[in-house]
Amino acid sequence: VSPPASAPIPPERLLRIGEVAQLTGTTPRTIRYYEEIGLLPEAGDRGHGRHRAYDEADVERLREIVRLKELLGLTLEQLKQLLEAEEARAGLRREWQHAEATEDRRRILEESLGHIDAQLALVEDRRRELERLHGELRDRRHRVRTRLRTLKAGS
Amino acid sequence: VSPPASAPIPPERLLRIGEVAQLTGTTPRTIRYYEEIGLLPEAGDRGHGRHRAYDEADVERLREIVRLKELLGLTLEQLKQLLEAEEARAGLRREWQHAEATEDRRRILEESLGHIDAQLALVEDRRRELERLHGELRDRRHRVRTRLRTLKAGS
DNA sequence: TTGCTCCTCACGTCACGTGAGGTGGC
DNA sequence: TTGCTCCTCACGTCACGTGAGGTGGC
Repeated sequence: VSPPASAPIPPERLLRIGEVAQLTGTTPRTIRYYEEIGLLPEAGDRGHGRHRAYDEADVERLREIVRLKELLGLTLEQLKQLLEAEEARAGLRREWQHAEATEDRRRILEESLGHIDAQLALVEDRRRELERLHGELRDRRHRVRTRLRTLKAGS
Repeated sequence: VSPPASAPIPPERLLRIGEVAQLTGTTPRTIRYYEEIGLLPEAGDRGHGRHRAYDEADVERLREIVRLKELLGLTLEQLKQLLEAEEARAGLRREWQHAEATEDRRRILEESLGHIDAQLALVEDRRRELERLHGELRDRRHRVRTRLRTLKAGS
């Protein structure tokens, strides 16, 4: 059976490691290193010396990793644990989609909630600190501008 | 001549490296390393093996370094250049306080302004990215909460 | 004087950068 | 077939962590 003509499956263009690096603002070396430590899955089943291949989902996953690392300052070990926990919950959710006891499903959802709230707390901490830095810089700019004006008025 | 009794000079309590580390959320090793690469001035003139001594101004300087490093993700080399440029301008400003041509003083002030604006741009970039991450996390939390409610309603 | 913190090497680690020499795929 | 990008070691680097062995100051 072929797929319905009304919904043509997009060609799912495969990307090479250099393209993925550009799209995510990283380098091939970084991507290989993340694979090496198990932060990214092994890209395509390939023999020794064969090229890695990626799709859009891989790019999205890497973008998320880079963002959490840079914005929240997490180590790769923390990132790994975070992603593994998320993966585990997603897996359980798929299994129990329509079948299991609502009690178990509720527990999973509540775990997710706690997890999201923990990340939100980190984000809000950072935001507060950034806000303070921003305020101080604005003050300094104001003082310098005032001195510039008095300088021009006095000349 | 002794200082006036009406304005007693505070004892300017000297701090040891461990205290400074605690106050700034770093470690003694980090502080020694920053001194080693020239990011911090050598703490007190001391012979080989003698203890380093710090004051409140040193603590403030280190706090600023840590903050810029963590919030903006700058390397120590970038921090060093940033602080050196700032130091140079402050030095010139002190020298020319009342004496030099207003043209020169204006140039220094305008350099400061450009510098502050560059830092502000970095801060606002980060803030925008943090805002996006925050929004996405809030959306995910909302979806999980909705599913929790429907779960409870259906049971 | 006894503890504690400090000192200086110096090797280890995390997260990659940077070649060296070689093979894969449009 | 020619380039280009990719491949796998493997050593280098940045920003510290972690002892080892020893001395300083309240």
